[in-house]
Amino acid sequence: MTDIKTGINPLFLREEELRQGIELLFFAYRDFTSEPDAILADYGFGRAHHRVIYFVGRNPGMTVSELLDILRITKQSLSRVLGQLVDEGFVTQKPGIRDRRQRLLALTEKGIELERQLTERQRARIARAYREAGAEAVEGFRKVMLGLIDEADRPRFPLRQPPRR
Amino acid sequence: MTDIKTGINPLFLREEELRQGIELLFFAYRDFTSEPDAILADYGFGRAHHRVIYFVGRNPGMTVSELLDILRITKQSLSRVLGQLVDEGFVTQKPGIRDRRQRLLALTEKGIELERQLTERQRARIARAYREAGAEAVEGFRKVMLGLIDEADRPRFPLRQPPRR
DNA sequence: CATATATGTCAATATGACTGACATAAAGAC
DNA sequence: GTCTTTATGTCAGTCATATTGACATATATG
Repeated sequence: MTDIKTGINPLFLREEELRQGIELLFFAYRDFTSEPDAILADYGFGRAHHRVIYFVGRNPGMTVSELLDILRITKQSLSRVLGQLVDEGFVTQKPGIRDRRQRLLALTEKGIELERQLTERQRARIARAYREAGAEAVEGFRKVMLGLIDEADRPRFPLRQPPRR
Repeated sequence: MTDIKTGINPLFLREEELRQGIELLFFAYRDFTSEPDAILADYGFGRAHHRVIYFVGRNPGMTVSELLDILRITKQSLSRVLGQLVDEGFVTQKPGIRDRRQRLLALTEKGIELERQLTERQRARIARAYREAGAEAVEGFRKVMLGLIDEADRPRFPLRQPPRR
């Protein structure tokens, strides 16, 4: 049970290592969302609005179904949040061309501006962490994070192809 | 704007890299919490109960203030969740010896069992991701995650504190 | 034409968060 | 020994976000 050389129980180390992983996720996510949350409060919005704005901004022209699939909430839950964003002029809906039942979602100028403002803080936080940790650590971070995601969802990455020049 | 050799805009790459970081956090956290959430539903509990059970289990004898400081919620919010857990016999409270105003928190046997059941899934998920990514990647993951946490909170790691009182 | 799909909506409910005000017991300061 | 602060709890009201279930509408597809 106890390593003769180090006097340390290797199973305990492993347990401790895994619990640190759990805690890193909790604290990183807690702090990662706290800055945008404060900005959203000024607009009377919550985190759910941020998620919608983020993914619509990231994927202009996406359908409601695609958004539901990413967020993993019910359409009734999405409905109110999305409705507010449309009513207040942050998001537009237009019928699909191939399939006119679809409502293709996109950000308005106002929506783009809010998205920029919200994501800026998170981008800055990640940029700082990446810079301080170094390129090699970033590679490791990506590998582990990808491994934490359900296998079925992994092909989603990268979410978007860089435009060709 | 465009690199002559690669034909790729380096600013775009950086933007893309940062957005992937944002998304990795979102998806990893979403999937990381989904399994325990399903178990909690059987008990009529939510994610807030899990957080309390986790941190009390991790830090037996902790005070209510310490827990509030970790969770960053109001005492009124904690009150109901903690009260339920005490009422239903998952958590015990006993007065501090040095300071009898304190209610030192700990898990009962039943609480330990539920904590084990909940955390097991998350531990397994992390163990799998660590194993697949390799030791070096894990080091990088830890560095980046720590960098994402507010500087003031970082001394919290590693979390295990010397037993007080 | 019949069925399936994409989306929306109404209603009821639950969880978990908030602010603000007030209460109590105990500790610490003077 | 009083005075003040701290640790905790509680009451009351509110809000954001999620749920399930049922039903509606428009459009696509076989």
